[in-house]
Amino acid sequence: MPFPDRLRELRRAARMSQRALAEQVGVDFTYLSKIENGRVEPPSEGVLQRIAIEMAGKLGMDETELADELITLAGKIPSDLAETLSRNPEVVRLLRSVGGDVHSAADWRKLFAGQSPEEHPEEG
Amino acid sequence: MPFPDRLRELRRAARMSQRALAEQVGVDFTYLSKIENGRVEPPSEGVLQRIAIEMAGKLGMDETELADELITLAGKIPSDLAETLSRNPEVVRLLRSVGGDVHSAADWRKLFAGQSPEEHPEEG
DNA sequence: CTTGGGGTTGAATTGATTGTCAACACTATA
DNA sequence: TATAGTGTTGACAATCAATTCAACCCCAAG
Repeated sequence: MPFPDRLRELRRAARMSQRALAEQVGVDFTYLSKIENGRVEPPSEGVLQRIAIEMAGKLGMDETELADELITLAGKIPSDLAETLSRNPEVVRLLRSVGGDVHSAADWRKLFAGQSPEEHPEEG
Repeated sequence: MPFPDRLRELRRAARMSQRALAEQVGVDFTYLSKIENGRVEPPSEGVLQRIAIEMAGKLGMDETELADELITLAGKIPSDLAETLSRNPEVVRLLRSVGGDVHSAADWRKLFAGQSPEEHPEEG
C-alpha cells in the first residue's frame, strides 16, 4: 500500500480530521492534505514520528512499530537503524546478498550462511 | 579509513587525475578536490555511484561492492536498501531487536533466534 | 444566505545539500 | 621565460526538501 493511502486510512481509523492531526503534530493541515494526495513527498522522519505517536495512541497500536511502518513506507530508513547499518557494513552486504526480498526460511539461511557464526575475536 | 582518504587512494590507484575523474563523473574537478580534502561532505549517492562505476572499471573491482563501500564509508545507506526494508518489515524489527551493533556470534544468533526458519507468517 | 467543519491547490519561503566559477600555487619541462 | 598538467581555496549559485500562506471548493445545519 502506498504511503499516502495508508496515512489517510490510519487517520480516518483514528477519527481525526486533517486539521486535528496537523495541530497535534505541529504542521499545517494543508501539508497533510498534499501528503495524503501524493502531491508532495512524505514528510520528514520527525513528523512521521509524531504522527505515529499521535495515532498509535488513538488506535491502540505500538508506537514504535507504527513509526517504523510509516517511515519505511515513506521510503526512508529509521535513523537509528541507519546508524546501526553504517556501523555494521556486513549487515548491509548481507541484505544485499539476498537481492530482493527476505521471505522464506531459505532466504534467512542464505543470509546466515556466509556469516560463519562461530567465533569472532572481538572485544566484548 | 575515512572516506576522503579512501577516495584519493582509489583514484590514484586508478591513475586518474581529479580532472579526468570529474569529467567522467560529470562534476567539477574542484569539487573532487574538496571532497578528498574533507572540506565538504561526501557527494550524493548518484555521484558516488558514478565514481564507483568509473573506478571499478579501471581497477577490475566489482562495481556494486565498490559503490557500497564508498556509500557506507560516506555515512549513507544505499537507497535500494530502503526499498528492501519497506518490503520486509520483519528485517526492521529484527535489526531493532539487536539494538546496537552486530559483532559477535551471539548477536547473529540472536538475530536468527526469533525467526523460526520453518514457517514464514506473512500477509498476503 | 451564512456559518462551520471538512478538504484541496498554487505560489512562495526557508534552510540545507550539492555543487560551480574564478583565481591561485606547485612542479616539471622546453 | 612560457606552457602544460596538477591540486587547492573562497565565494557564490543552483537545486531540492520540507513546509507555510492565502485562497478556494463542497456539504450540511440554522
